[in-house]
Parts: sequence; C-alpha cells; structure tokens
Amino acid sequence: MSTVRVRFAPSPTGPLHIGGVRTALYNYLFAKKNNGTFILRIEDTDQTRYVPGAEEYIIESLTWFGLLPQEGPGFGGEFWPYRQSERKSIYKEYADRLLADGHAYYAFDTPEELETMRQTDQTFKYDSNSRTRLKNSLSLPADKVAELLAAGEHIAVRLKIPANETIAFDDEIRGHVAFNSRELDDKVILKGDGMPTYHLANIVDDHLMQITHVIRGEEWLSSTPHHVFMYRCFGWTAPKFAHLPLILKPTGQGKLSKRDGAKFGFPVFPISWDSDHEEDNFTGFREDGYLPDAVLNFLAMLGWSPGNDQELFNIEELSEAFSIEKIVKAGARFDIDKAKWFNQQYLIHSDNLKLAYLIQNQAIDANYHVSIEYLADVCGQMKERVHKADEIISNARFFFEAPHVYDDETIKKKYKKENGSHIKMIGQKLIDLSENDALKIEQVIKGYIADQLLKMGEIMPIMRIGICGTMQGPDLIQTVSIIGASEAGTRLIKSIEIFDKLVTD
RNA sequence: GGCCCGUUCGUCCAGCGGUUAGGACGCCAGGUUUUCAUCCUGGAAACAGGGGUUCGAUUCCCCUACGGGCUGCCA
Repeated sequence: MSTVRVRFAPSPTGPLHIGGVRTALYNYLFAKKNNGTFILRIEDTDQTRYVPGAEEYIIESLTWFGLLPQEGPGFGGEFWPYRQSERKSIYKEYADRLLADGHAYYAFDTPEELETMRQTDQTFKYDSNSRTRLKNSLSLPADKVAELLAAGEHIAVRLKIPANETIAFDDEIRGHVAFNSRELDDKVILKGDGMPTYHLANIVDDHLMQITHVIRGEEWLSSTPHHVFMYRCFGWTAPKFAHLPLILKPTGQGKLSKRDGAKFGFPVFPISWDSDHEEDNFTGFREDGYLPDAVLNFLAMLGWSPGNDQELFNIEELSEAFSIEKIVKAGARFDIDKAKWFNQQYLIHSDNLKLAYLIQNQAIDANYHVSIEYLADVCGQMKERVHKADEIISNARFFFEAPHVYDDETIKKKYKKENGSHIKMIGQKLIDLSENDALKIEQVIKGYIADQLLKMGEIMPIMRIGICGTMQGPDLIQTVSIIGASEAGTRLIKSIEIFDKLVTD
C-alpha cells in the first residue's frame, strides 16, 4: 500500500469560499489520519479569470486555520512546480500523446460558432454524435486540417469520447457510479491559448504528483468519467475518488454562494477580502470574531460525523476520528446559529490572555487604552456571554467607560427613591475603600445592605444600572473589582442624581 | 430538457431488518443567579409518497415526487 497523498487544488479566481475550506479540511484530516501528505496545488490555467492576490489569500486562510500543506508553492516538495501555469509544457506533451494515440483530436470551431449552436439547440453537446458535423480533424479532409493547423487559429484539442460504452468507477462516498459514454461530451483538454483545461491538467498532475485519493466537491462527479477515461487512455491507475456533498444556502435553493454572506448577514469566507469594487468586498470569519478551530469544528460536522454523539473536537481528535466512509451523501444547509454555538464553546474554553491579545486592536480602535491584563480580566467575565470575540468589547463598554445611557425601563420599575441615599452611601464607601479586592468589595456592598436591612433585589439591580447602564452583564462584584471600586463608586453617586430626576418626571 | 447524485425533527448528524427512532443547534417551560449568560431539568418537533422483498421495514429493491450537481476553449 503506497502512502497516502492528497491535494487541495483551488483556483485563484477570488477569495477562497468556505466550502473550499471544508474540502481542504477533509483532505488535511484524511492525510493526517493516514500519515500521508497534504499537498497544495494552484490551478491557475484560466488566464482570463486570474485574480491577483487570490493565491496569497488562499495561503493566508490555510495558515489561519493551521491547515498547512507539506508540499505546494512556497512549501517545498519534490514534485514542483505546484502552480499549473508553470507546467504548461508538460500538459502539451500529454495532449500530444493523446492526439497521437487517437484519443483526442483538433477542433477548429470558434467559441462564437459553438455559442450559436447552443442558442439554437438547447441540448447541443460536442460529442461522438455531433462531432461528425463540426469543424475538426475527424470530420474534415486531411488537407483542410493541415491548412487550419498551419493557420494556427482557434485550435483546441478535444477528448475523443467513444460512442457507446459504459464508463464506471467506485466513489469512496457514493459507491458504484456508471455513465454511458454517449452522454459524455468531448471535453476540450487544451485550449486555443495553449493552456490545458482543468480536466487534462488535473489528471496529469494527480498522476505525476502520485496522488492516491482525490477528495473534492460533488460538482466534479459529472466529469469524473472523463477523467477515468483519460487515465485509461494513458494506461495509468486512477486514484480513488471521493466526492463531497455540497454546502447549501441556509434557506432557498442552491449551493451557498459568495453573495449569500451579505444576503443572510454572516461571513462565507475565512478572512476578509478587499477588492477595488465595493460589491466584491467580503468580511471573513476571522474579522467577524470567530476562532479558527471553532470554524473548523463546525465545518467538519457539516457533512461528516464520527458515528456517535460527540460534536466538540480539536483538530487532533478530528484527524484521529476521521474517515471517508462516515461522510454524509446529501448536501448540508449552512446554519450560522450552530456555527455561533461552536464559537461560543471555543471562546469559553479559550485562555483569557489569548483572547485579550485577539481583541486588543479592537480595544485600541475604540480608544480603550487598558493593559492586556485588564483586557484579559474582561474576557474572563465576558466570554461565556458572547458568541463572537468582537462582542466582548461591543457588549461590555462599561468596562472601559462610564455608561452614557441607562436602562430606563428597569429604573422606573425597580428604583425606589428612598434607596437613592443608600446607594450613594455605598458609592462613597467604595470610593473610600481604595482597593479592588473582590472579597472586600463584596463585604462593603453586601455588608451595607445587610446592616441597613435592605433587599438585595432592590439595591443590586439599581447599582448595576448605575455602574453598567444595562441589566446585561457579569457578576456585579467582579465587575466592580475590575473597573475599580473608586470608579464604580463615582458612577453610582452620579447615576442616582439622574435616576431621581427620571422617577419624579 | 438530458445525465448523475441525494431524501430521518426547522437545521446539522446517529441509526447500517426487530429501537418508546437517539444527540446537538435553535425554540418553549422550569431551576440556579443581583441581571444577562453559562450550567442543570423537562417539552414540542422527523423516517417524502406509493409499490414490492421479508415473519417483520426508517433500514433492501423499484417507481413517483422533491432537492442538488453537471450539461463552457470556468474551475
């Protein structure tokens, strides 16, 4: 048994889609599980769709997730180059071989002519049947072919699919899949510009790079018979295929697309993508406050399960438990609520200081200049109350500044004017305390409430509003201990003035 | 339209001939708490339909319906 070699082969036509990340993840997990090699190959054979920066984006995304390839552009490996545009001559050589063996032919039809055919006939297909009527080296007389070849325009090489035979393969996920070759079109394998199409480049590279398992999206299932046919023509052993179910829109029809992020209000890309065109700017999971491991865990469960009820896995556990047989066959709808839940779980189990560093820039941007230790304390209190890292700051501004607005509703409902002086007194005592030990603070507050025979339920909520402005927040004693007894006391005294006015009005 | 793939709670998964069809997210109710959240307890919620095969089908086969993909000198 040869060692497992798998590849993730994205096309640098834009930012890497979250579905692509899952494909990369499954390849990575499969390699890890089998002690194999995970390879990155850049499929940039379409010059017209090439987007500068896309390759860097792909690598930065994989890096963020920790899904680093052992081979690939910039990662070493003995099967270089790993960028298809740099392998052009290799593909030409193999296309020639197919041509020489009679498994491919030259086609001279222009894209416009083919477009017209498709317009007039919805079912048009360039295949074993129609090719006899089209402009190619099979239908045209030899001298005419030679002439067109010499002219050198619009020369494409097409695969000569046999007329009527069964082409089948065993998919690792779907089992036996069979096609009749009459349903298959004569795919272009070498384009007019001399570049190969995906189909040729893909199988040549997979063979040359000794790929053992092709794990890719289901959109490739229909062209797999073409690939299998080419392996046969070359006399090569085909790798094993595993076609992954697609990720579908949360609601409505079709697969998740890049525009769905804006439409549904959540990211569909790992990290942000900035383009010259406003409508092509996308925010990423990273910038939106998600942790990479949480996203990975969520993605892993979208189309795969370990066969039991466990859902929380770190990457090591994931690769240990992973198996292709457990991949689900049906497409999965993207559920952002589940993703948020995973993220919250990871947030809760994250180290406070790590979280603090993660959100440090956000704090600075908001003009909150506090120590990293202070931020860590805030994270400790807030992490179980949020779903995304950025909410730690946006939901708890009272840790950084006195509240500007107060929850009127609760004040009107719970504030009794006779308690005002007591709360002011507590405020003064906190100022006098001049230290921030939680135990001492608790003694001051709860001690006073007990001494004066007051009710916790009447005093604490009002104090909370006075200090935080809102009813939502961590334990009050802990909060005071973090922002400081003196600051809290000052806020209390000031807020009572406002509350008194609010209640009399 | 044609070909291929699929179909268990709203969603993601478990189930691989005999189960009160299980878990998670979300939702609802209750408990804990100074609030929110976490956490705990409970609840509503599904085998697309029809034929077979079988003593017995959610599980196997066929048909229909529905969903998805492909049908480019894009990947």
